Amino acid sequence: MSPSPPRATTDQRLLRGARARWTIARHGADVASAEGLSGLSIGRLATDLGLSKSGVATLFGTKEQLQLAVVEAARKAYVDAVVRPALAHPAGAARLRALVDGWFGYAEQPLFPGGCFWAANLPDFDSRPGPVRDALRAQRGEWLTLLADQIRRAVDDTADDAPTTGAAGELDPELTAFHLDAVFVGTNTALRLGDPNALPRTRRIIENLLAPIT
Amino acid sequence: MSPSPPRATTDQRLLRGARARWTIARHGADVASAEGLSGLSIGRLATDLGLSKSGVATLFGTKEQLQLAVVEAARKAYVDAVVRPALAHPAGAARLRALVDGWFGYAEQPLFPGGCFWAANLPDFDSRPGPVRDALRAQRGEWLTLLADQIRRAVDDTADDAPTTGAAGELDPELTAFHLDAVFVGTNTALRLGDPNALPRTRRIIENLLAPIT
DNA sequence: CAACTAAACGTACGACCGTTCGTGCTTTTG
DNA sequence: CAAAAGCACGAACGGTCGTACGTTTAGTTG
Repeated sequence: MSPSPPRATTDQRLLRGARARWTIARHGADVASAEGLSGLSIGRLATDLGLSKSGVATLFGTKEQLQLAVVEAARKAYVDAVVRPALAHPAGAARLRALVDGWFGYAEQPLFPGGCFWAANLPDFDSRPGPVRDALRAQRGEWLTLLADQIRRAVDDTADDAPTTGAAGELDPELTAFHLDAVFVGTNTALRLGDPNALPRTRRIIENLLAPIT
Repeated sequence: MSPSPPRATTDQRLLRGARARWTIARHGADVASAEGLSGLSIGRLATDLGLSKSGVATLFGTKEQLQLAVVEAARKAYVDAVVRPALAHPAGAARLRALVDGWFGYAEQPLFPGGCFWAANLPDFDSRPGPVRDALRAQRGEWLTLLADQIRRAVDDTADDAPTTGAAGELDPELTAFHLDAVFVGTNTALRLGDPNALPRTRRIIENLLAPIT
């Protein structure tokens, strides 16, 4: 009676297609980090990967669907590189610290050659209504929620230790998550522009910002 | 003996050209704030303004020179709207406060329809070496220097009032200017994405950030 | 007045864009 | 084994891009 769960298909045609789509989308994320999602072109991706333009076009159908696939590929890559390792640490201050450290690694040894994918593409699409903007906004929301959850947990833990005197209560989780992310994005821009002080400067800012809960 | 200073020409042909270049570049800044400098097209600007494509092309010669003119037009508009009014206040905390207030006005009642011109275009060009990137980077540097100078002055003034006990000495001017700008840019993104809490949230952050010198 | 300059235009060029169509080829399905 | 499905391709389409050339018109300069 129960409908079979969405099983992983063994159809080698579909597997081949999925593999190709992933390769193309992942490379598209690299390109888009440097030149923007709107600057992406099907022909460019095809020649980069030694494929035919029409082959790439058929796999995605539409440029917008290609862009959506690229956005999703970027998300997966970021989760693998930064988020998943941090989930090994206990929720709260420790996981938050792991996320921050992970982000520094992400910025120092760029996962995408053009730097942060979202710092590059949110400004590109934040004034263009449509599915791509919606997807990017949703991903940003997930990231901010992830940060805010860890901050909230860390604040609660700190309050337990010193119920009445802690300054941690001053930290609004949602506000601090936004604040943290803004500093990250600004750091990415400074790095892109060749500012050698970008990383140590940001370390100081963030240490100060999170001092009440660490 | 002294070479005549660069007099303002009265040649009406040149005046006409300069006027046309300004009109086009200023409109280009509006377009670029929403769709990016790289998305700008000569034909688009021409039809927007009821001109011929070749006319626009001849006035600027090259797309890159058009982009540089647009960047300069954006700068002038921003100086008129935000910087110059603040210069009426005395250097230091007062001028800094005026700059912050001016920026809130700039964000609340957008000078450019796509939001902050630099928040939109620095990420677009920060990975593309060339004159346009250089110009944008230089403008960002001027802005950060302007902020840092006011912070430094405010810190010095505060230190005079309470030579030994002030917490204002903790504020590194350069670092705080970067910090302030990062929050501005993050706020612009949040506004663009329709976050209704963006402005009050940022007001809280900045009040807190500048508390030691106000 | 004649020579010159700059703005503005129409036209045309080659390059690239996204998309569509028709065609092989491999793999799965009935 | 035949039919269907999905990937990959070459070719071609209409459209836009940046740029270049030649011409006309308005304004300046000798």
